[in-house]
Amino acid sequence: MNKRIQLSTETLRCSTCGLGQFCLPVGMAPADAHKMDELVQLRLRVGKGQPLFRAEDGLDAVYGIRFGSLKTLVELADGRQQITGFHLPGEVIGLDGLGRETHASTAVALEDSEVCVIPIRDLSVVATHLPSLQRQLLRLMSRELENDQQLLLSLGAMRAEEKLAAFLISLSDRLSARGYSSSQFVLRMSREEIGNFLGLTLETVSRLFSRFAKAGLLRINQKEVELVDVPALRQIVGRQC
Amino acid sequence: MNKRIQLSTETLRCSTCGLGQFCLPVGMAPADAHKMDELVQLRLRVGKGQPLFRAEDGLDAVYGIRFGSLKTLVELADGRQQITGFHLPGEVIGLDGLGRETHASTAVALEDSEVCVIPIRDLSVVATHLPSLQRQLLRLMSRELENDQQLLLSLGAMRAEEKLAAFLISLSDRLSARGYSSSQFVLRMSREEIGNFLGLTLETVSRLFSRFAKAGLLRINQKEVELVDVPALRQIVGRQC
DNA sequence: CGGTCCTTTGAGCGCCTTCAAAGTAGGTGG
DNA sequence: CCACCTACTTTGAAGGCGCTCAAAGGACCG
Repeated sequence: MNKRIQLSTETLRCSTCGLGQFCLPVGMAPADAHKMDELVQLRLRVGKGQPLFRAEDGLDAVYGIRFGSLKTLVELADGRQQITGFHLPGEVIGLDGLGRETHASTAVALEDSEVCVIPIRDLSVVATHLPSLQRQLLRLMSRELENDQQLLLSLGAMRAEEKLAAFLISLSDRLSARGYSSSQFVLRMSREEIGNFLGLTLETVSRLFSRFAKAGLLRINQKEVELVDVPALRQIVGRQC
Repeated sequence: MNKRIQLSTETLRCSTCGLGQFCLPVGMAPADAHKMDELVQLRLRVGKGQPLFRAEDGLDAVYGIRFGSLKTLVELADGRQQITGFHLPGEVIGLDGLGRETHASTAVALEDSEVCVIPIRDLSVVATHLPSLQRQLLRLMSRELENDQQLLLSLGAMRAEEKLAAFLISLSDRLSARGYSSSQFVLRMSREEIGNFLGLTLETVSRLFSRFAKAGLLRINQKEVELVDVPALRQIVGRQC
Protein backbone atom coordinates (compact mmCIF):
# COMPACT_ATOMS: atom_id res chain seq x y z
CA MET A 1 0.00 0.00 0.00
CA ASN A 2 1.09 3.56 -0.57
CA LYS A 3 2.37 5.43 2.43
CA ARG A 4 0.51 8.57 3.47
CA ILE A 5 2.36 11.64 4.64
CA GLN A 6 0.27 14.26 6.43
CA LEU A 7 1.62 17.77 5.92
CA SER A 8 2.05 20.21 8.75
CA THR A 9 2.31 23.97 8.46
CA GLU A 10 6.05 23.63 8.84
CA THR A 11 6.47 21.35 5.88
CA LEU A 12 7.40 22.48 2.44
CA ARG A 13 4.26 23.65 0.67
CA CYS A 14 3.21 24.62 -2.85
CA SER A 15 4.03 28.27 -2.32
CA THR A 16 7.65 27.44 -1.52
CA CYS A 17 8.10 24.34 -3.68
CA GLY A 18 10.85 24.55 -6.28
CA LEU A 19 8.77 22.57 -8.73
CA GLY A 20 6.09 25.25 -8.81
CA GLN A 21 7.23 26.37 -12.23
CA PHE A 22 6.10 23.05 -13.73
CA CYS A 23 3.22 22.16 -11.45
CA LEU A 24 -0.22 23.61 -10.77
CA PRO A 25 0.92 26.99 -9.41
CA VAL A 26 2.73 28.02 -12.62
CA GLY A 27 2.37 31.68 -13.27
CA MET A 28 0.24 32.38 -10.21
CA ALA A 29 0.64 35.49 -8.15
CA PRO A 30 2.14 34.72 -4.71
CA ALA A 31 -1.21 35.43 -3.04
CA ASP A 32 -2.92 32.87 -5.23
CA ALA A 33 -0.14 30.35 -4.78
CA HIS A 34 -0.73 30.48 -1.05
CA LYS A 35 -4.25 29.26 -1.61
CA MET A 36 -2.74 26.17 -3.15
CA ASP A 37 -1.22 25.39 0.23
CA GLU A 38 -4.67 24.80 1.70
CA LEU A 39 -5.44 22.46 -1.15
CA VAL A 40 -2.54 20.09 -0.67
CA GLN A 41 -2.61 18.51 2.77
CA LEU A 42 -1.29 15.10 1.94
CA ARG A 43 1.49 13.39 0.09
CA LEU A 44 1.85 9.76 -0.95
CA ARG A 45 4.87 7.55 -1.23
CA VAL A 46 4.53 5.09 -4.10
CA GLY A 47 6.96 2.19 -4.24
CA LYS A 48 8.60 1.10 -7.49
CA GLY A 49 6.15 -0.90 -9.57
CA GLN A 50 3.19 0.11 -7.40
CA PRO A 51 0.10 1.66 -8.99
CA LEU A 52 -0.91 5.16 -7.87
CA PHE A 53 -4.32 4.77 -9.48
CA ARG A 54 -5.95 2.48 -11.99
CA ALA A 55 -8.16 3.15 -15.01
CA GLU A 56 -11.84 2.85 -14.04
CA ASP A 57 -11.09 3.75 -10.42
CA GLY A 58 -13.15 6.57 -9.08
CA LEU A 59 -11.18 9.79 -9.27
CA ASP A 60 -11.02 11.83 -6.10
CA ALA A 61 -7.68 13.50 -6.64
CA VAL A 62 -5.08 14.43 -9.19
CA TYR A 63 -1.41 14.20 -8.30
CA GLY A 64 1.63 16.41 -8.60
CA ILE A 65 4.90 14.51 -8.74
CA ARG A 66 7.35 15.62 -6.04
CA PHE A 67 10.15 13.21 -6.79
CA GLY A 68 10.58 10.02 -8.72
CA SER A 69 8.85 9.13 -11.96
CA LEU A 70 5.75 7.30 -13.12
CA LYS A 71 4.31 5.86 -16.29
CA THR A 72 0.70 6.15 -17.37
CA LEU A 73 -0.92 3.54 -19.59
CA VAL A 74 -4.20 2.39 -21.08
CA GLU A 75 -5.23 -1.20 -21.60
CA LEU A 76 -7.08 -3.40 -24.06
CA ALA A 77 -9.52 -6.04 -22.83
CA ASP A 78 -7.05 -8.84 -23.57
CA GLY A 79 -4.32 -7.28 -21.46
CA ARG A 80 -2.27 -5.61 -24.14
CA GLN A 81 -1.35 -2.15 -23.00
CA GLN A 82 -0.07 1.11 -24.40
CA ILE A 83 2.08 3.39 -22.30
CA THR A 84 0.88 6.95 -22.87
CA GLY A 85 3.51 8.85 -20.92
CA PHE A 86 6.54 8.90 -18.65
CA HIS A 87 6.16 11.58 -16.02
CA LEU A 88 8.77 13.62 -14.19
CA PRO A 89 8.73 15.75 -11.04
CA GLY A 90 6.45 18.77 -11.32
CA GLU A 91 4.03 17.11 -13.70
CA VAL A 92 0.40 16.69 -12.72
CA ILE A 93 -1.15 13.33 -13.57
CA GLY A 94 -4.72 12.10 -13.45
CA LEU A 95 -6.18 15.08 -15.31
CA ASP A 96 -7.47 12.85 -18.10
CA GLY A 97 -10.15 11.57 -15.73
CA LEU A 98 -11.50 14.97 -14.68
CA GLY A 99 -14.46 14.84 -17.03
CA ARG A 100 -15.93 11.51 -16.01
CA GLU A 101 -14.65 11.66 -12.44
CA THR A 102 -13.15 8.27 -13.24
CA HIS A 103 -9.54 7.62 -14.10
CA ALA A 104 -9.03 7.06 -17.81
CA SER A 105 -5.56 5.61 -17.40
CA THR A 106 -3.45 3.70 -14.91
CA ALA A 107 -0.37 5.24 -13.26
CA VAL A 108 2.51 3.10 -12.01
CA ALA A 109 5.72 4.25 -10.31
CA LEU A 110 8.93 3.57 -12.25
CA GLU A 111 10.94 4.07 -9.07
CA ASP A 112 10.15 4.94 -5.47
CA SER A 113 8.31 8.22 -5.81
CA GLU A 114 6.36 10.81 -3.90
CA VAL A 115 3.29 12.68 -5.09
CA CYS A 116 1.23 15.56 -3.70
CA VAL A 117 -2.47 14.74 -3.43
CA ILE A 118 -4.75 17.40 -4.90
CA PRO A 119 -8.36 16.49 -4.01
CA ILE A 120 -10.61 17.41 -6.90
CA ARG A 121 -13.51 18.27 -4.63
CA ASP A 122 -11.46 21.05 -3.07
CA LEU A 123 -9.81 21.82 -6.36
CA SER A 124 -13.07 22.66 -8.10
CA VAL A 125 -14.22 24.74 -5.14
CA VAL A 126 -11.03 26.77 -5.03
CA ALA A 127 -10.90 27.08 -8.83
CA THR A 128 -14.40 28.58 -8.93
CA HIS A 129 -13.07 31.66 -7.19
CA LEU A 130 -9.57 31.63 -8.59
CA PRO A 131 -9.35 32.44 -12.30
CA SER A 132 -5.59 31.92 -12.30
CA LEU A 133 -6.16 28.33 -11.21
CA GLN A 134 -8.83 27.79 -13.86
CA ARG A 135 -6.44 29.00 -16.49
CA GLN A 136 -3.65 26.82 -15.19
CA LEU A 137 -5.84 23.73 -15.26
CA LEU A 138 -6.75 24.36 -18.87
CA ARG A 139 -3.10 25.02 -19.66
CA LEU A 140 -2.00 21.73 -18.12
CA MET A 141 -4.68 19.77 -19.92
CA SER A 142 -3.95 21.31 -23.27
CA ARG A 143 -0.27 20.59 -22.75
CA GLU A 144 -1.19 16.98 -22.13
CA LEU A 145 -3.18 17.01 -25.36
CA GLU A 146 -0.11 18.30 -27.17
CA ASN A 147 2.01 15.54 -25.66
CA ASP A 148 -0.43 12.91 -26.81
CA GLN A 149 -0.42 14.41 -30.27
CA GLN A 150 3.36 14.25 -30.41
CA LEU A 151 3.15 10.62 -29.40
CA LEU A 152 0.53 9.99 -32.08
CA LEU A 153 2.96 11.46 -34.56
CA SER A 154 5.65 9.09 -33.29
CA LEU A 155 3.49 6.02 -33.36
CA GLY A 156 1.82 6.72 -36.64
CA ALA A 157 4.23 8.60 -38.83
CA MET A 158 7.79 7.78 -37.74
CA ARG A 159 10.08 4.87 -38.38
CA ALA A 160 11.84 3.03 -35.59
CA GLU A 161 15.04 5.07 -35.70
CA GLU A 162 13.18 8.36 -35.66
CA LYS A 163 10.97 7.24 -32.81
CA LEU A 164 13.86 6.45 -30.52
CA ALA A 165 15.75 9.59 -31.44
CA ALA A 166 12.65 11.70 -30.78
CA PHE A 167 12.15 9.95 -27.47
CA LEU A 168 15.70 10.65 -26.33
CA ILE A 169 15.63 14.28 -27.42
CA SER A 170 12.34 14.87 -25.71
CA LEU A 171 13.51 13.26 -22.48
CA SER A 172 16.74 15.23 -22.60
CA ASP A 173 14.83 18.50 -23.02
CA ARG A 174 12.50 17.76 -20.15
CA LEU A 175 15.31 16.76 -17.82
CA SER A 176 17.34 19.79 -18.70
CA ALA A 177 14.35 22.07 -18.01
CA ARG A 178 14.37 20.57 -14.51
CA GLY A 179 18.01 21.34 -13.94
CA TYR A 180 19.43 17.92 -14.77
CA SER A 181 22.06 17.24 -17.36
CA SER A 182 20.66 17.22 -20.87
CA SER A 183 23.31 14.82 -22.11
CA GLN A 184 23.75 12.29 -19.32
CA PHE A 185 20.86 10.62 -17.58
CA VAL A 186 19.45 7.38 -16.30
CA LEU A 187 16.56 5.70 -18.06
CA ARG A 188 14.12 4.80 -15.32
CA MET A 189 12.13 2.59 -17.66
CA SER A 190 13.04 -0.76 -19.21
CA ARG A 191 13.66 -1.47 -22.88
CA GLU A 192 10.28 -3.11 -22.97
CA GLU A 193 8.58 0.00 -21.62
CA ILE A 194 10.37 2.24 -24.11
CA GLY A 195 9.36 -0.14 -26.88
CA ASN A 196 5.76 -0.25 -25.77
CA PHE A 197 5.65 3.55 -25.56
CA LEU A 198 7.01 3.89 -29.09
CA GLY A 199 5.19 1.00 -30.70
CA LEU A 200 8.28 -1.19 -30.99
CA THR A 201 9.50 -4.40 -29.37
CA LEU A 202 12.13 -4.45 -26.69
CA GLU A 203 14.53 -6.20 -29.06
CA THR A 204 14.20 -3.45 -31.64
CA VAL A 205 14.89 -0.82 -29.00
CA SER A 206 17.95 -2.68 -27.81
CA ARG A 207 19.27 -3.06 -31.36
CA LEU A 208 18.70 0.64 -32.04
CA PHE A 209 20.64 1.63 -28.93
CA SER A 210 23.49 -0.57 -30.08
CA ARG A 211 23.37 0.87 -33.58
CA PHE A 212 23.25 4.47 -32.30
CA ALA A 213 26.21 3.72 -30.04
CA LYS A 214 28.20 2.17 -32.88
CA ALA A 215 27.46 5.26 -34.98
CA GLY A 216 28.86 7.47 -32.22
CA LEU A 217 25.57 9.19 -31.52
CA LEU A 218 25.47 8.11 -27.88
CA ARG A 219 27.03 5.91 -25.26
CA ILE A 220 24.85 3.44 -23.45
CA ASN A 221 25.52 1.18 -20.50
CA GLN A 222 22.39 -0.56 -19.35
CA LYS A 223 20.18 2.25 -18.15
CA GLU A 224 22.79 4.99 -18.27
CA VAL A 225 22.78 7.07 -21.44
CA GLU A 226 25.09 9.77 -22.63
CA LEU A 227 24.00 11.67 -25.71
CA VAL A 228 27.19 12.39 -27.65
CA ASP A 229 25.91 13.89 -30.88
CA VAL A 230 22.65 15.68 -30.14
CA PRO A 231 22.55 17.55 -33.46
CA ALA A 232 22.75 14.25 -35.35
CA LEU A 233 19.95 12.84 -33.21
CA ARG A 234 17.84 15.89 -33.92
CA GLN A 235 18.53 15.45 -37.60
CA ILE A 236 17.26 11.89 -37.48
CA VAL A 237 13.99 13.19 -36.05
CA GLY A 238 13.80 15.72 -38.85
CA ARG A 239 15.41 18.79 -37.27
CA GLN A 240 12.10 19.81 -35.66
CA CYS A 241 9.89 18.13 -33.12
CA MET B 1 -11.79 32.08 -47.80
CA ASN B 2 -14.32 30.94 -45.26
CA LYS B 3 -17.70 32.63 -45.37
CA ARG B 4 -18.82 34.53 -42.27
CA ILE B 5 -22.40 34.41 -41.07
CA GLN B 6 -23.39 37.04 -38.56
CA LEU B 7 -26.08 35.83 -36.17
CA SER B 8 -29.14 37.88 -35.36
CA THR B 9 -31.36 37.47 -32.33
CA GLU B 10 -33.82 35.60 -34.54
CA THR B 11 -31.34 32.96 -35.58
CA LEU B 12 -31.00 29.59 -33.97
CA ARG B 13 -28.77 29.98 -30.91
CA CYS B 14 -26.98 27.73 -28.42
CA SER B 15 -29.92 27.66 -26.04
CA THR B 16 -32.17 26.21 -28.74
CA CYS B 17 -29.61 24.21 -30.72
CA GLY B 18 -30.33 20.50 -30.98
CA LEU B 19 -26.64 19.73 -30.77
CA GLY B 20 -26.40 21.20 -27.30
CA GLN B 21 -26.19 17.75 -25.77
CA PHE B 22 -22.79 17.21 -27.42
CA CYS B 23 -21.44 20.73 -27.51
CA LEU B 24 -20.38 23.30 -24.94
CA PRO B 25 -23.75 23.71 -23.20
CA VAL B 26 -24.00 20.04 -22.15
CA GLY B 27 -25.64 19.69 -18.81
CA MET B 28 -26.07 23.41 -18.24
CA ALA B 29 -29.15 24.85 -16.60
CA PRO B 30 -31.30 26.79 -19.12
CA ALA B 31 -30.33 30.08 -17.49
CA ASP B 32 -26.65 29.31 -18.00
CA ALA B 33 -27.22 28.07 -21.51
CA HIS B 34 -28.67 31.44 -22.40
CA LYS B 35 -25.38 33.06 -21.49
CA MET B 36 -23.83 30.95 -24.21
CA ASP B 37 -25.97 32.80 -26.72
CA GLU B 38 -24.06 36.02 -26.02
CA LEU B 39 -20.84 34.16 -26.60
CA VAL B 40 -21.59 32.88 -30.08
CA GLN B 41 -22.25 35.73 -32.49
CA LEU B 42 -20.73 34.29 -35.61
CA ARG B 43 -20.68 31.18 -37.71
CA LEU B 44 -18.29 30.16 -40.46
CA ARG B 45 -18.82 28.15 -43.61
CA VAL B 46 -15.81 26.04 -44.46
CA GLY B 47 -15.63 24.50 -47.93
CA LYS B 48 -14.52 20.93 -48.50
CA GLY B 49 -10.74 20.67 -48.25
CA GLN B 50 -10.44 24.16 -46.73
CA PRO B 51 -8.57 24.67 -43.46
CA LEU B 52 -10.49 26.14 -40.53
CA PHE B 53 -7.27 26.84 -38.66
CA ARG B 54 -3.64 25.76 -38.88
CA ALA B 55 -1.17 24.61 -36.27
CA GLU B 56 0.97 27.54 -35.07
CA ASP B 57 -1.78 30.04 -35.93
CA GLY B 58 -2.72 32.32 -33.10
CA LEU B 59 -5.83 31.00 -31.39
CA ASP B 60 -8.61 33.46 -30.89
CA ALA B 61 -11.54 31.06 -30.94
CA VAL B 62 -12.55 27.46 -30.57
CA TYR B 63 -15.23 26.05 -32.83
CA GLY B 64 -18.40 24.02 -32.38
CA ILE B 65 -19.37 22.01 -35.45
CA ARG B 66 -22.92 22.75 -36.64
CA PHE B 67 -22.98 20.53 -39.66
CA GLY B 68 -20.45 18.72 -41.82
CA SER B 69 -17.27 17.11 -40.60
CA LEU B 70 -13.62 17.98 -40.20
CA LYS B 71 -10.32 16.25 -39.60
CA THR B 72 -7.59 17.49 -37.28
CA LEU B 73 -3.96 16.64 -37.85
CA VAL B 74 -0.43 17.34 -36.71
CA GLU B 75 2.61 17.54 -38.96
CA LEU B 76 6.26 16.65 -39.03
CA ALA B 77 8.82 19.08 -40.43
CA ASP B 78 9.19 17.05 -43.63
CA GLY B 79 5.48 17.16 -44.37
CA ARG B 80 4.44 13.77 -43.09
CA GLN B 81 1.26 14.16 -41.10
CA GLN B 82 -0.81 12.26 -38.60
CA ILE B 83 -4.56 12.70 -38.50
CA THR B 84 -5.59 12.91 -34.85
CA GLY B 85 -9.34 12.93 -35.23
CA PHE B 86 -12.43 13.03 -37.41
CA HIS B 87 -15.01 15.38 -35.95
CA LEU B 88 -18.79 15.33 -36.18
CA PRO B 89 -21.51 17.91 -35.49
CA GLY B 90 -21.64 18.98 -31.86
CA GLU B 91 -17.96 18.47 -31.24
CA VAL B 92 -15.79 21.39 -30.17
CA ILE B 93 -12.41 21.63 -31.86
CA GLY B 94 -9.40 23.81 -31.19
CA LEU B 95 -9.30 23.15 -27.46
CA ASP B 96 -5.82 21.64 -27.70
CA GLY B 97 -4.44 25.12 -28.23
CA LEU B 98 -6.06 26.76 -25.20
CA GLY B 99 -2.91 26.60 -23.11
CA ARG B 100 -0.47 28.30 -25.44
CA GLU B 101 -3.13 30.43 -27.14
CA THR B 102 -1.73 28.93 -30.32
CA HIS B 103 -3.31 26.12 -32.30
CA ALA B 104 -1.55 22.80 -31.75
CA SER B 105 -3.17 21.12 -34.71
CA THR B 106 -4.63 21.91 -38.11
CA ALA B 107 -8.32 21.46 -38.90
CA VAL B 108 -9.56 20.80 -42.44
CA ALA B 109 -13.14 20.30 -43.62
CA LEU B 110 -13.93 16.86 -45.05
CA GLU B 111 -17.04 18.27 -46.69
CA ASP B 112 -18.76 21.64 -46.83
CA SER B 113 -19.30 22.43 -43.16
CA GLU B 114 -20.45 25.11 -40.78
CA VAL B 115 -18.97 25.90 -37.39
CA CYS B 116 -19.95 28.23 -34.54
CA VAL B 117 -17.19 30.62 -33.52
CA ILE B 118 -16.55 30.73 -29.78
CA PRO B 119 -14.08 33.58 -29.10
CA ILE B 120 -11.77 32.55 -26.28
CA ARG B 121 -11.44 36.06 -24.96
CA ASP B 122 -15.15 36.14 -24.20
CA LEU B 123 -15.14 32.48 -23.27
CA SER B 124 -12.67 32.97 -20.45
CA VAL B 125 -14.51 36.02 -19.19
CA VAL B 126 -17.86 34.23 -19.11
CA ALA B 127 -16.32 31.08 -17.65
CA THR B 128 -14.87 33.02 -14.72
CA HIS B 129 -18.37 33.65 -13.44
CA LEU B 130 -19.98 30.47 -14.68
CA PRO B 131 -18.83 27.32 -12.87
CA SER B 132 -20.98 25.11 -15.10
CA LEU B 133 -19.03 26.36 -18.11
CA GLN B 134 -15.71 25.79 -16.35
CA ARG B 135 -16.72 22.23 -15.63
CA GLN B 136 -17.89 21.68 -19.17
CA LEU B 137 -14.62 22.93 -20.60
CA LEU B 138 -12.68 20.51 -18.44
CA ARG B 139 -15.07 17.74 -19.39
CA LEU B 140 -14.60 18.36 -23.09
CA MET B 141 -10.84 18.49 -22.79
CA SER B 142 -10.63 15.33 -20.76
CA ARG B 143 -12.87 13.60 -23.29
CA GLU B 144 -10.45 14.67 -25.98
CA LEU B 145 -7.62 13.20 -23.92
CA GLU B 146 -9.52 9.93 -23.72
CA ASN B 147 -10.03 9.93 -27.48
CA ASP B 148 -6.34 10.46 -28.05
CA GLN B 149 -5.58 7.61 -25.67
CA GLN B 150 -7.89 5.29 -27.56
CA LEU B 151 -6.10 6.25 -30.74
CA LEU B 152 -2.74 5.61 -29.09
CA LEU B 153 -4.01 2.17 -28.22
CA SER B 154 -5.00 1.64 -31.85
CA LEU B 155 -1.75 2.87 -33.29
CA GLY B 156 0.51 1.17 -30.79
CA ALA B 157 -1.16 -2.02 -29.67
CA MET B 158 -3.53 -3.20 -32.40
CA ARG B 159 -3.05 -5.05 -35.64
CA ALA B 160 -4.45 -3.80 -38.92
CA GLU B 161 -7.70 -5.78 -38.78
CA GLU B 162 -8.41 -4.66 -35.23
CA LYS B 163 -7.65 -1.05 -36.05
CA LEU B 164 -10.16 -0.88 -38.86
CA ALA B 165 -12.83 -2.74 -36.90
CA ALA B 166 -12.36 -0.41 -33.94
CA PHE B 167 -12.54 2.59 -36.26
CA LEU B 168 -15.83 1.44 -37.78
CA ILE B 169 -17.41 0.56 -34.45
CA SER B 170 -16.40 3.89 -32.96
CA LEU B 171 -17.75 5.83 -35.93
CA SER B 172 -20.96 3.84 -35.83
CA ASP B 173 -21.44 4.60 -32.14
CA ARG B 174 -20.84 8.30 -32.60
CA LEU B 175 -23.20 8.56 -35.55
CA SER B 176 -25.89 6.65 -33.76
CA ALA B 177 -25.58 8.94 -30.73
CA ARG B 178 -26.38 11.78 -33.13
CA GLY B 179 -29.48 10.11 -34.46
CA TYR B 180 -28.02 8.65 -37.63
CA SER B 181 -28.12 4.99 -38.55
CA SER B 182 -25.53 2.96 -36.71
CA SER B 183 -25.25 0.40 -39.50
CA GLN B 184 -25.38 2.42 -42.71
CA PHE B 185 -23.34 5.51 -43.27
CA VAL B 186 -21.12 7.40 -45.64
CA LEU B 187 -17.41 7.66 -45.01
CA ARG B 188 -16.58 11.31 -45.50
CA MET B 189 -12.86 10.59 -45.54
CA SER B 190 -10.75 8.82 -48.15
CA ARG B 191 -9.00 5.47 -47.76
CA GLU B 192 -5.77 7.38 -47.45
CA GLU B 193 -7.13 9.44 -44.57
CA ILE B 194 -8.44 6.37 -42.78
CA GLY B 195 -5.06 4.72 -43.26
CA ASN B 196 -3.17 7.73 -42.02
CA PHE B 197 -5.43 7.96 -38.97
CA LEU B 198 -4.85 4.28 -38.14
CA GLY B 199 -1.19 4.05 -39.06
CA LEU B 200 -1.78 2.00 -42.21
CA THR B 201 -1.46 2.60 -45.93
CA LEU B 202 -4.43 3.25 -48.13
CA GLU B 203 -3.88 -0.08 -49.90
CA THR B 204 -4.05 -1.98 -46.64
CA VAL B 205 -7.29 -0.22 -45.74
CA SER B 206 -8.78 -1.05 -49.12
CA ARG B 207 -7.74 -4.69 -48.84
CA LEU B 208 -9.22 -4.92 -45.35
CA PHE B 209 -12.54 -3.52 -46.54
CA SER B 210 -12.58 -6.12 -49.30
CA ARG B 211 -11.68 -8.89 -46.88
CA PHE B 212 -14.32 -7.80 -44.34
CA ALA B 213 -16.90 -7.69 -47.15
CA LYS B 214 -15.93 -11.14 -48.38
CA ALA B 215 -16.28 -12.44 -44.81
CA GLY B 216 -19.80 -11.02 -44.64
CA LEU B 217 -18.98 -8.51 -41.92
CA LEU B 218 -20.01 -5.52 -43.98
CA ARG B 219 -20.96 -4.30 -47.42
CA ILE B 220 -18.96 -1.53 -48.99
CA ASN B 221 -19.45 0.45 -52.15
CA GLN B 222 -16.92 3.23 -52.46
CA LYS B 223 -17.70 5.50 -49.52
CA GLU B 224 -20.96 3.85 -48.52
CA VAL B 225 -20.69 1.28 -45.74
CA GLU B 226 -23.23 -1.04 -44.25
CA LEU B 227 -22.17 -2.89 -41.16
CA VAL B 228 -23.75 -6.32 -41.43
CA ASP B 229 -22.28 -8.22 -38.51
CA VAL B 230 -21.53 -5.73 -35.75
CA PRO B 231 -21.00 -8.39 -33.05
CA ALA B 232 -18.31 -10.02 -35.16
CA LEU B 233 -16.66 -6.64 -35.70
CA ARG B 234 -16.71 -6.00 -31.98
CA GLN B 235 -15.16 -9.38 -31.41
CA ILE B 236 -12.29 -8.54 -33.73
CA VAL B 237 -11.59 -5.47 -31.61
CA GLY B 238 -11.58 -7.64 -28.51
CA ARG B 239 -15.20 -7.31 -27.32
CA GLN B 240 -14.37 -4.09 -25.42
CA CYS B 241 -13.13 -0.75 -26.58
C1' DC C 1 25.53 -16.85 -4.15
C1' DG C 2 21.49 -18.41 -6.28
C1' DG C 3 17.52 -16.77 -8.53
C1' DT C 4 15.15 -13.58 -11.25
C1' DC C 5 14.72 -10.07 -14.34
C1' DC C 6 16.63 -7.39 -17.95
C1' DT C 7 19.47 -6.87 -21.97
C1' DT C 8 21.92 -8.18 -26.02
C1' DT C 9 22.52 -10.52 -30.29
C1' DG C 10 21.40 -13.79 -33.99
C1' DA C 11 18.40 -16.11 -37.49
C1' DG C 12 14.22 -16.52 -39.95
C1' DC C 13 9.76 -15.06 -40.92
C1' DG C 14 5.39 -12.45 -41.63
C1' DC C 15 2.56 -8.50 -41.76
C1' DC C 16 2.22 -4.68 -43.94
C1' DT C 17 4.41 -1.68 -47.27
C1' DT C 18 6.02 -0.40 -51.72
C1' DC C 19 5.61 -0.45 -56.47
C1' DA C 20 2.67 -1.03 -60.31
C1' DA C 21 -1.34 -0.97 -63.19
C1' DA C 22 -6.12 -1.16 -64.21
C1' DG C 23 -10.69 0.30 -63.02
C1' DT C 24 -14.22 3.67 -61.22
C1' DA C 25 -16.31 8.02 -59.84
C1' DG C 26 -16.92 12.79 -60.09
C1' DG C 27 -16.27 17.30 -61.91
C1' DT C 28 -15.41 20.64 -65.73
C1' DG C 29 -15.59 22.66 -70.01
C1' DG C 30 -16.56 22.47 -74.69
C1' DC D 1 -24.54 15.68 -73.01
C1' DC D 2 -20.42 13.74 -73.70
C1' DA D 3 -15.38 13.74 -73.57
C1' DC D 4 -11.77 14.34 -70.84
C1' DC D 5 -9.22 14.85 -66.72
C1' DT D 6 -8.13 14.16 -62.17
C1' DA D 7 -8.55 11.93 -57.95
C1' DC D 8 -9.64 7.90 -55.65
C1' DT D 9 -10.02 2.89 -55.26
C1' DT D 10 -9.02 -1.86 -56.07
C1' DT D 11 -6.05 -5.68 -56.80
C1' DG D 12 -1.67 -8.09 -57.64
C1' DA D 13 3.29 -9.10 -56.93
C1' DA D 14 7.50 -8.53 -54.54
C1' DG D 15 10.24 -6.89 -50.88
C1' DG D 16 11.64 -5.03 -46.32
C1' DC D 17 11.24 -3.38 -41.67
C1' DG D 18 10.43 -4.73 -37.53
C1' DC D 19 8.64 -8.95 -35.15
C1' DT D 20 9.01 -13.64 -33.24
C1' DC D 21 11.63 -17.18 -31.48
C1' DA D 22 15.76 -18.50 -29.24
C1' DA D 23 19.73 -18.48 -26.31
C1' DA D 24 23.46 -16.53 -23.81
C1' DG D 25 25.32 -12.94 -20.95
C1' DG D 26 24.81 -9.31 -17.17
C1' DA D 27 22.87 -6.85 -13.40
C1' DC D 28 20.36 -6.55 -9.32
C1' DC D 29 18.51 -8.28 -4.96
C1' DG D 30 17.56 -10.84 -1.05
